[in-house]
Amino acid sequence: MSKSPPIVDVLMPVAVDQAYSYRLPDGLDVARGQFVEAPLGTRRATGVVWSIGEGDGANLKQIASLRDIHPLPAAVLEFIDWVARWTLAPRGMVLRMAARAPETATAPQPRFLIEATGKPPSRPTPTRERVLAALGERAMGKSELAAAARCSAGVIDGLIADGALRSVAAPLEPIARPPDPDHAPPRLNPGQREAADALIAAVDRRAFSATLLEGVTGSGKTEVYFEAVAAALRAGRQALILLPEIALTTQFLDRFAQRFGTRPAEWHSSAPTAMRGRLWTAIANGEARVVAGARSALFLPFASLGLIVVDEEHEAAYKQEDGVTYHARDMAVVRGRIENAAVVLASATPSIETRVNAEHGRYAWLKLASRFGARALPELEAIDLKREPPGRGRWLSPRLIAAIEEARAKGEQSLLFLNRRGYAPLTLCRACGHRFQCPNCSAWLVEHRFRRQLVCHHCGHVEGRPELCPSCNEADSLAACGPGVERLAEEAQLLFPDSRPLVLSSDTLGGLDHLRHQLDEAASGAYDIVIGTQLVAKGHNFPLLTVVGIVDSDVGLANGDPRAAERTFQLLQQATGRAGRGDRPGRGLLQTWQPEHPVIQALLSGDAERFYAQETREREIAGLPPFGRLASLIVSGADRGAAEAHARALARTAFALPHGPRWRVAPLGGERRADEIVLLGPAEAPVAILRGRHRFRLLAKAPRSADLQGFLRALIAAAPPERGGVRVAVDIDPQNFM
DNA sequence: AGCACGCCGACT
DNA sequence: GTCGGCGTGCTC
Repeated sequence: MSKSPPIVDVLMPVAVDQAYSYRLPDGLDVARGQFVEAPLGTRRATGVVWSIGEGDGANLKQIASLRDIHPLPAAVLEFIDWVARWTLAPRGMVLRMAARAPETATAPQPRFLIEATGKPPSRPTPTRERVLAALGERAMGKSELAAAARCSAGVIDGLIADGALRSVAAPLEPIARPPDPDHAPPRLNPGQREAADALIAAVDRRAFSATLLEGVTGSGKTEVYFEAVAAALRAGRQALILLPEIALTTQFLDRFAQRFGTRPAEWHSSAPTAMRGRLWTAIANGEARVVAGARSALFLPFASLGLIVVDEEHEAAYKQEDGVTYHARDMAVVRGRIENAAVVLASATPSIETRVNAEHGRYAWLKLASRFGARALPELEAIDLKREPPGRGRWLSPRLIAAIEEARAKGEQSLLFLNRRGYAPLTLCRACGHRFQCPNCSAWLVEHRFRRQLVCHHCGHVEGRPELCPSCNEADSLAACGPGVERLAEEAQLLFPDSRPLVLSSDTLGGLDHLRHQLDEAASGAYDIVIGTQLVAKGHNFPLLTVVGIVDSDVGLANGDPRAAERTFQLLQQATGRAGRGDRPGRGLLQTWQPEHPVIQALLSGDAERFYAQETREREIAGLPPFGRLASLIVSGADRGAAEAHARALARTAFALPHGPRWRVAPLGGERRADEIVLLGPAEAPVAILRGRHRFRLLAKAPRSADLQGFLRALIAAAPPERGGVRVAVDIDPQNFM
């Protein structure tokens, strides 16, 4: 009895949810997770074997070949399925995130080194002698050698052609050195020891667990979770440390190196593709033991993952907003469950979601009380801008200026924090009132004076700043309204002519390396006034810093964003936490128009519990996360009418939908049951026009018991097809309401 | 996401 | 008469 030929289901990295079936040619053998090349339409594509079955595959196309890529572990396949079901993204697009690095990786190019053959050159010249002398018995790079011998590369090429030198491929450097858990064990205080032991026990259990590790800035969270990393290493398992976007600072990497003797492998989307390919493989075969990376590292093919740390778990940067929208913190917990790994969520200011999970016992909760080295928290004071206003066209109040002056006199640093890039967030004409607006988005253009440009921070649209008003042709009538970090630097320079202000923001020219370098320089005290956007609030230590000025504490308090208060609280807490981390006490000054606001009051009182309790209660009453669940449907289109019409059609469809097994839609008006999904809208999305597309938003608010995804799937299936350039994007757990 | 097919405007 | 714009639909 002959067996039926195998039929292989292959998931392709395209915007399709289903895997495609192919016939397996004789002589090929595949397993789940194997990367294969197969015909797809008119082209060939690399996909991943999702399942293997049997049957008559006569009318199917054939797998073309196997690819020499380490297979995806079963846990990653399961994770991809899970993320796709949760986010409603096509599985193929989720696979794409996991498979792009190895698929596009180029073979690593070995470095070629020059060495002497021992054969003397047939025609010795002074320059040639110099090259041979500089080289000696060693092997070195060509350009390095040319520089050492003060000659051009041509001379070396000549010697190679002559047979006196030869070029040899240097063995590849190991991609990741193994960290040593016993390299430099830390001295922990009793509180840290207790927390570390709890985390070590969680890792050693080799079962899923989730733990909130909460501790104020400087309480030594990192040292504590490093012990969990050490436990994973000792158990022969791997560890993943997720960090918010830009926070892969040299400071963090060096701290890791001090503890473990070597830096962790860094997973970075901007790393060269060959390097990424090698690291991907090293992670898959278990050679790379500890990986630090941004949210995309969550999709790496760990061979044996024992620990996931999500550092600064409250950070908004963990939410991916375009393409597959997912929250890396929540997906980290899912991955941990699949891998039977311990998950540690670390933060000084945890998200409400995580705190409630800890309060309800879904997560374990470790609190680090004292600030490391018994340093005091900074002394906080509010500056009421109604009573102590800055000068006309200025943004720093007299009390803040005096504090900076005082710090400078003592050779200490000040940090001015303002979450606005550029020079001014709005430019208008004093003569006719014309305001510069982005042609593609409903947003003001932000002036960047150093670059002499007006920039849209939503779509990247750039235009030159004109001399005349484009609307009324008046000269010298354009006025910059409001401050950005560049403008603060200008003011600081005016106030303190002999100072060295440094502006740090994510659009600083020169890229990530330059930014890291500037952060390091700032930390070493090379600048006496540091002016920055939120990236300076993220986990960088400034030992000489004693004064932190929050230029506008009110940003984000006044709008309709349900998370605004929480985010502002976290940001201000973190920014003021930068002060006084050395052996000097710090001082935090909060400029505000509403000193009586609960967020400001909670900050000043140092009573975070009070803030959390109040905010949690408000969420519970409103049925907002984590007490209920949210999803938004963004309907966008170049044609405003078409987009709005489709959004309305979606709403009508939803209300006409018969209820599903685990969900029902609340009818418009009338009685509302506690287990019903409430659909709001459509309304213009907070950013009504983005990249030239009009946007409308529907918001679905569901009780925890309801199957929100099931409802959304049914809705999209029943809705009229998307045509006329109209698109619907689903965002589960939206974070951004602006 | 690619890529082809299709149906409408301005050009060698 | 064709080149090419991008809207629509399909990929085992």
